[in-house]
Amino acid sequence: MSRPTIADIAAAAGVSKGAVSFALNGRPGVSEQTRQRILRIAADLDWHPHSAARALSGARTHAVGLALARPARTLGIEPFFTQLLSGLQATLSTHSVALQLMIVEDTAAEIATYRRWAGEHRVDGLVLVDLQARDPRLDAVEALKLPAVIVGGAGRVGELSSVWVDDREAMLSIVNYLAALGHARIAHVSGLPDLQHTRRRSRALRDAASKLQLAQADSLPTDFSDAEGAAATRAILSASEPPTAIVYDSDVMAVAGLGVAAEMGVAVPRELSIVSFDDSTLTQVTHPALTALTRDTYALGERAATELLAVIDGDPTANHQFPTPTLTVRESTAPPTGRGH
Amino acid sequence: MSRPTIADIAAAAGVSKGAVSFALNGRPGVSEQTRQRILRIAADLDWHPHSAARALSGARTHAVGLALARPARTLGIEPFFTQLLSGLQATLSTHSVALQLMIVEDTAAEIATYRRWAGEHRVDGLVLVDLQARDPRLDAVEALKLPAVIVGGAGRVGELSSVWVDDREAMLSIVNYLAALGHARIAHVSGLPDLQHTRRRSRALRDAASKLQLAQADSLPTDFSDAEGAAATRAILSASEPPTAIVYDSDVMAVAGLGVAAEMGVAVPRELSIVSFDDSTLTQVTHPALTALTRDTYALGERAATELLAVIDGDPTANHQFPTPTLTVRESTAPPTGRGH
DNA sequence: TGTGGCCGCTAAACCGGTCTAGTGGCGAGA
DNA sequence: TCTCGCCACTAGACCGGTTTAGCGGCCACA
Repeated sequence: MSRPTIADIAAAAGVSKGAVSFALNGRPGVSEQTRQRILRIAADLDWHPHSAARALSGARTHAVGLALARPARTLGIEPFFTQLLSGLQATLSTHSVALQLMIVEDTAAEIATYRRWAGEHRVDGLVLVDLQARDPRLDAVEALKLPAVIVGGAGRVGELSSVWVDDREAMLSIVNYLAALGHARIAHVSGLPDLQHTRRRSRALRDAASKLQLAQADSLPTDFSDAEGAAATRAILSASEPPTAIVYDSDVMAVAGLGVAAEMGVAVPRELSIVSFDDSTLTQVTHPALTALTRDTYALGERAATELLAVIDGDPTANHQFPTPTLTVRESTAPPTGRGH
Repeated sequence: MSRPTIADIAAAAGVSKGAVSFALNGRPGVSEQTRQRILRIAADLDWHPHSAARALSGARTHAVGLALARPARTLGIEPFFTQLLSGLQATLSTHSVALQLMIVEDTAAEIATYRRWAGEHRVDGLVLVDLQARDPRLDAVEALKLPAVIVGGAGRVGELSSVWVDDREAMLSIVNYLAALGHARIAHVSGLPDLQHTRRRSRALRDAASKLQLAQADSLPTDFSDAEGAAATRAILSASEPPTAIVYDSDVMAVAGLGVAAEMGVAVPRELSIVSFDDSTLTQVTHPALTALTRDTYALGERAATELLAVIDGDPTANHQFPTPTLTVRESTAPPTGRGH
């Protein structure tokens, strides 16, 4: 037979379909002896439950969805998503839950995707990333009544669960370190200005600047691309009194910035210190290697998956903070000596 | 009502379920007038087909699967997968086909995943990447009778479709260019030795070397990681008579190699030319920017998806060659001048 | 001896679609 | 007028599971 069904198993075992279902799902209703016999037969026939049939009766699809609203280009070399994906996978697959992936152009398309997934009963839950300042997805997802977990979004975010890191503390740790080295003019090449974590980081920098009485502490928003990262760096280094340190919101932009410094003859770290807000092999491969904030994105993915599965199982939503990333000091930071010295 | 079904539509329209099904699927069996009325009502009720119900009757799941047998770490910053994913997505989503993603540890786990997907009827087809020399997945997938498309695997590969680029021609174009510049000692830092394309590239280099009578043309296999790429570069540059050009199988390794050259005081491109077999923003961000083979991985993904959908629709399998990548010359290649000169 | 409860199981409804066999009505051709 | 064919549609089986109502048998207890 091409594909065994529980009816085949029932026939082989001389019992009813119902008994087979009970046995295979570990529910009461059959004797231990019968259960073992049924399990043996199922294994012999190489039976697997038909996911559609199961989903049609029970409410569960055993799949969760992740939609990314980023054009393909900017997804590029960011290791964040692959790391996050791997972490999500690792946990989901141990629970036999599949991951549906969708890459869309913008937030509107992302919401449309969620609508369709909900309407078609394709997923049991959602993973949301790149939380925006007033994120329209939150209301949309809540309206769909789909369990969801927000990755990276901090604090109170409606009735959805979240797993996040403290971007403010992270930025403060960078600024404090740079200030301790003697830097008083610090620039910040940030990501998309609408993202919640971009705002938090920029605000933290401003706050630290006034507290530490830094002479300069500006944030320049970009679209996270290497091109804009490079352009921002050129603008910054062309100023009459350029900063002695630059903090980049992503490692790709930090590497691009390092390239611009080389191109403009600015020595790193002697004349300019560079810090990346994100870490990956990328930062270790350059010369000099970049000082960067190290966080465990893989573990973040695992945690997010665990949280999502819990919410799907009916657990109350939770707001889970992840350890603040720590600064890994490499070769791109040093006390400022300046060209003028 | 919580979720409209075709029975609700049928009741509202005063027709039978069958008529509704015909109307919604654009099949004959209802008058144009009735069809329009039914479509109106379906739209009003915000009806979406229940994917599980549809999959249970019809044979189609409207989902395809992609399993990656790579540990999370090596997935890292390779832009290849995100680009490929984006391309696959773009085409799949226009056909309302979902993509199931699975990241597993090794080939055995990958095959097990395919078995499970097939058994559970979770996917209509598969995308296979990283074709190996004698790939056990081919037999396994053929045995499962699942439509599949092989990405990157060349030539005759059993009864499965494939979409591939000519790695041999690509390597030859690099070697010819380097030889034309005057390089006679070329090293090749390659990827995993079991991968089919690694072998093709290494063989092409050997063939070109004997044809062009190069003094040196060795391939050093690595695991694609930046660490092994850096280590291989150190070994190569430490030789008594080091090569004047190095070809790297991935951009990550090329960047790592560039870092090692800087660390060892070897000037690029004056003393050493560097070519990357793969291109991405990464190669443009370094200083000097890297000469690299440019291929359109996104388009490759689109093509693979198109091919897979065709095979799922019953089209005969096809072997589709993609344009050979072209060399984008940047700042990392120049005629050899050598330290000894 | 009656009865109440539990165990182990069966039969059948059900989920929401697809698809096939069949049916009534109508027009055309003999 | 009869028959044939076609059109538009209906009724209901079906996909492969889950789940519920119910049933016979056995044991415990009064």
